Amino acid sequence: MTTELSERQQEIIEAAGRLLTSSGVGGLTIKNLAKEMKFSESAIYRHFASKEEIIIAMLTFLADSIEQRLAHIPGSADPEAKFKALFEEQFRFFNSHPHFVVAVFSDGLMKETEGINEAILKLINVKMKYLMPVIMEGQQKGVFTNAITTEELVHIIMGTFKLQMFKWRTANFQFDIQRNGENMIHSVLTLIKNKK
Amino acid sequence: MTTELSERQQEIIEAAGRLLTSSGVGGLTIKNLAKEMKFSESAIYRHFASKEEIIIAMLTFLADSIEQRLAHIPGSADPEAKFKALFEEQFRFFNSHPHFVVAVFSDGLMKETEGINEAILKLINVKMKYLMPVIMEGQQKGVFTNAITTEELVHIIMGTFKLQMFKWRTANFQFDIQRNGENMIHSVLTLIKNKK
DNA sequence: CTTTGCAGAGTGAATGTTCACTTACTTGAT
DNA sequence: ATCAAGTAAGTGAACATTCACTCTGCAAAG
Repeated sequence: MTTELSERQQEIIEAAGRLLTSSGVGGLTIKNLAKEMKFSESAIYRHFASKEEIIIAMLTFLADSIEQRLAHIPGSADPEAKFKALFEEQFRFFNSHPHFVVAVFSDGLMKETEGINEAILKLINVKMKYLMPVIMEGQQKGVFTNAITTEELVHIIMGTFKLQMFKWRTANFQFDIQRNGENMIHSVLTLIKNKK
Repeated sequence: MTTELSERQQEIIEAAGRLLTSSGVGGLTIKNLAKEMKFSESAIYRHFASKEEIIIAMLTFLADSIEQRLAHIPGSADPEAKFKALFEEQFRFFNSHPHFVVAVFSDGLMKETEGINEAILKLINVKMKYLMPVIMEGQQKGVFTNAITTEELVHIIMGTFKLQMFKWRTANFQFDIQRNGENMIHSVLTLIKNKK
């Protein structure tokens, strides 16, 4: 359900992303959004019915972008290579769209409404959809450990990733997330790989 | 710096915790706090100078409580036992004070001020202060893996813990955190322990 | 080719609500 | 009589949203 977005709508959700980066959740107001767009507050409502719709559009756009990128990771490679590619792709994405990191945590983005929670859930599921089978395949082929379940492995990996993003964000995006991410991938792999 | 809190002040920060649980960051308003206390809004200000002070008091109280509990984990036991005790204690604490889980994420609790950030930092450091040496000792004694650095191990462990808490909270505290926590501890230990 | 009319995209001013916080007053216990 | 702890009734600021309106480009009708 990739809802079509007009040019202006795209500009607005990009501006919203920039605001999130520069001034956090509290900075994402219609007033600031209008200022960022260099037009009046009321003009926003020519393009979106409500602030909620803007946030949902942003989250949906984010999910679609990530999905699109993850979708064409070759299915032929071995699990370890796929694992690496999966996370490298994500670190690359957030490196070029740092504002969306705030949305990843997206806790208290707004008074949590039905629609927003749904959009967040979709976002999490996109990641799961691609990570889960890679881990399972790796376990079946004996390259990843079978000492704990797939779910437990995924939990640990996702937690590690989320914390990495959290640190990057609270450090105001000052360090190189692709380099640090590379290290994270390496240490996680070291931990979950079966010893030869 | 365990600032003395009056009885009323304690009641207020507990009410604040309850509000956080039931209605999230956005629900923590002076109006709601007053209603929860069966008070007028202005009465709050007899006990705290500002909302910021309430939040700081809450975070400080939280840090102190955790510190107190973690402090008397026997230093004699082996690293694995200490690791277990450390997390069991935390799961036990949050099980009896579920409202404070929200504060663990403590992101966007309020327009981030100097004092609040400081209190959050202190909270993170309490955990670090007790976890770090346990991991290091375990590595030195060869019971935990040396394949990756202490920092990387701690990162993975903390990320896993945080995500566990996040899941508990978004599940509205419906599942048994002590039981699930036990499983989490077990699978993390399985992963980080050296094979015999 | 000009006129008519309409739609898309903008405006400033105002709406009602909620927020943290203040002021002036009251009460009951020591 | 003092004073800690309460109250009612406000304040101004910020918020999302709505209102009546203007401007501009375009397409059909005369």
